[in-house]
Amino acid sequence: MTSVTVLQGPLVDRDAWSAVGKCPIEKTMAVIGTKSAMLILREAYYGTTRFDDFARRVGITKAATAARLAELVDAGLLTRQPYREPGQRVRDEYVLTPAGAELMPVVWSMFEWGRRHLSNDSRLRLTHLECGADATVEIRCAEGHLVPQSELGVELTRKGGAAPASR
Amino acid sequence: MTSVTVLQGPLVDRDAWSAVGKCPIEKTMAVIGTKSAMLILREAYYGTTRFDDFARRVGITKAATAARLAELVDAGLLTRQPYREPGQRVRDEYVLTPAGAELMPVVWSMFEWGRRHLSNDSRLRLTHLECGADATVEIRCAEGHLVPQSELGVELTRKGGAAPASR
DNA sequence: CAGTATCCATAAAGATACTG
DNA sequence: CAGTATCTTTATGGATACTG
Repeated sequence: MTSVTVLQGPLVDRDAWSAVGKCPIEKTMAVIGTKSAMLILREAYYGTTRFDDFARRVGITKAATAARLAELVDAGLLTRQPYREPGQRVRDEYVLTPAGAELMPVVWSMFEWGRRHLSNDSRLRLTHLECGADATVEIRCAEGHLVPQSELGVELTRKGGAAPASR
Repeated sequence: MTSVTVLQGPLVDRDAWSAVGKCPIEKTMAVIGTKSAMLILREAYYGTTRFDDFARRVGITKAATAARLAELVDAGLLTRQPYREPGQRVRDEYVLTPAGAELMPVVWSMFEWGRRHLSNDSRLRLTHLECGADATVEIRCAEGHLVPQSELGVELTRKGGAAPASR
């Protein structure tokens, strides 16, 4: 049987989200939830910083590039840094902020999943440059255990013992 | 030997993607790149399996729910499993396949990032149910090292010593 | 090189009503 | 409960032309 049921216990009062407001996943998707935003982020991880390079390598129009870059700057994932090529006017390049860099696990876990499930070629590898070993995105707890899906829980703690008020 | 294009710091022969075809990230985004698809996946991780529950908890219309569920089933992330409530006709419920469960790092790393950067409340925690410790999504190599962004490389190996043909 | 401005096509999703 | 059927709005993004 190929089906898997996850989260037997992780419970969570599912209708408590309304009290929490939009969940973090939803908020994150509002920032990087478009194809072009994700690919621009990928490019930034590859070291791309210039407008035209983003447009060409991602394969989108300049209009889309401008829109997406502006949103990512607004969201604090990229910042504009002035630079000047000799003989040229001052321009901006787009460099990752720490917050932007912290999204790497999102993009690389997509990379890994896509490579494993959607690609027939396995010529691409993530590696740890220091030791040369393969790198992977994984879920691990503070005790150092690798956490399989079935053992992953989500807790919704109520602030300082306030009344639950759940219906 | 298998020739390799590494991203130093991050970097790759950026125009080598054309030889590879669409990158795995792009392909993955084609499957789960919409807001509703991602949230439906989140719901599946919480244990939701029924049509109406998906629609209500994700907060989207039934039309969107039907479209997204069908796509996720097509893509092999969910399967339909017949079930029957006493006195009712047979219906299908949507359960995660192993491939669907393997996307957890994508969703949970969004969760973590959103909670850290976009939420003011920190009432939500990922935990390892077996030991109770906090769980996080991280990038680690086969040697067990935690891999910071600066030490993460992507290799593009060419198949079996064929001519590189790189321009 | 780094954009802006228009116009147009498609995709995603809400609202609402109806069905077995 | 589990959908289908319309209709409409908004988001996304392509094509193309123009600008400093």
